Amino acid sequence: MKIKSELPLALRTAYLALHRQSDSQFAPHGLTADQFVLLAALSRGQALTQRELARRMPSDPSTVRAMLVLLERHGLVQRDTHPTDSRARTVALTAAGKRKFRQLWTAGEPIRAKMVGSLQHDEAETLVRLLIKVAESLNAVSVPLDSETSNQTQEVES
Amino acid sequence: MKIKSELPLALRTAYLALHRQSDSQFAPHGLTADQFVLLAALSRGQALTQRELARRMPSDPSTVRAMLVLLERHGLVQRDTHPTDSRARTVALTAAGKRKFRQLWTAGEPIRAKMVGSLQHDEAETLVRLLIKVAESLNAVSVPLDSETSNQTQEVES
DNA sequence: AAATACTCGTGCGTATACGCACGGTAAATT
DNA sequence: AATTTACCGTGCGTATACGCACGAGTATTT
Repeated sequence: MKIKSELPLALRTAYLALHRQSDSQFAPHGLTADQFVLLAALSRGQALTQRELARRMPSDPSTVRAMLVLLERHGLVQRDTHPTDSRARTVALTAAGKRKFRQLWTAGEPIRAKMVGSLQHDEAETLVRLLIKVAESLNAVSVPLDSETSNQTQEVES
Repeated sequence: MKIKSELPLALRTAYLALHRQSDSQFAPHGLTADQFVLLAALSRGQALTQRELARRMPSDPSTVRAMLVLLERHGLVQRDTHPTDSRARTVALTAAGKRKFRQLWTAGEPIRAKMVGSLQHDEAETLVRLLIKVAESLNAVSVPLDSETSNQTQEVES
């Protein structure tokens, strides 16, 4: 099955192309593509904990922390201690952060238009649906390390 | 158009899921997901220059160089000076490199099976086709910084 | 042949991506 | 209440990803 072996590279190629284009488009604004993803996640759910933010990116908690340190230094986000859980910290956009995010949203529009523009309307929907499906199947369970265990695939989730 | 704004995140999510799974699957073998991509590219075209190799990954020449330094140290690849162009260097898998690649190919099979397994047969083909389409449209020409260009990029609000 | 333009690899700096381990705190168990 | 367990953020180490600039070599033009 050729398709099976081509899918990973196709996915990689498309993602890296998106990432590069975004980086170059956002660079004049002083931000990276990933920082934009973080700001976007924050703009839709204020007062998130760092872990919850990481889950939504999705990204690693320790990566998110490094990004937050930078963004906080630039005055785009603010971190406060969680009201009830003293371990956690809540993260929120500052006024400057919200402004910057709107700026980048506009700056990124040509890229989004380009991606979707080459597709039929239903193709775009199909693509998103299949990508989500693939991501879910990958995140589902752990791949058995070698042999055996056949199909013990359990479904968590509902 | 909601789809347009969801596509980038869906693409990111799927790719990172693949990358994480691959990394964890290859870790016992002492290699990373990206190193596997490099070995795969080499296994299908020997005696590539570093730039050509980078083009096929696809990746950045300076990134590829760093990876080659590591892989060469591990004895998986070999770099020689190009026969006719003294600026360039040709890269090839060593015997150990070929062996390692076959090992990883097998180790990665469950991941590929998982990705494709959640899809209908025609869906997998569609997905690959659409990913390639998106990547091409992103790589084609640079996005104008602000002017219009009028082709067919219509403005759509979020 | 000489000057110019282009290309290859390298080195450097910054930002991600992630695993792992540690200290502190909350939640669950006894 | 005391203990165990689970979870949050942090710090550290390694590997990518990419831009940029430099030196050396090749190709093109004059």
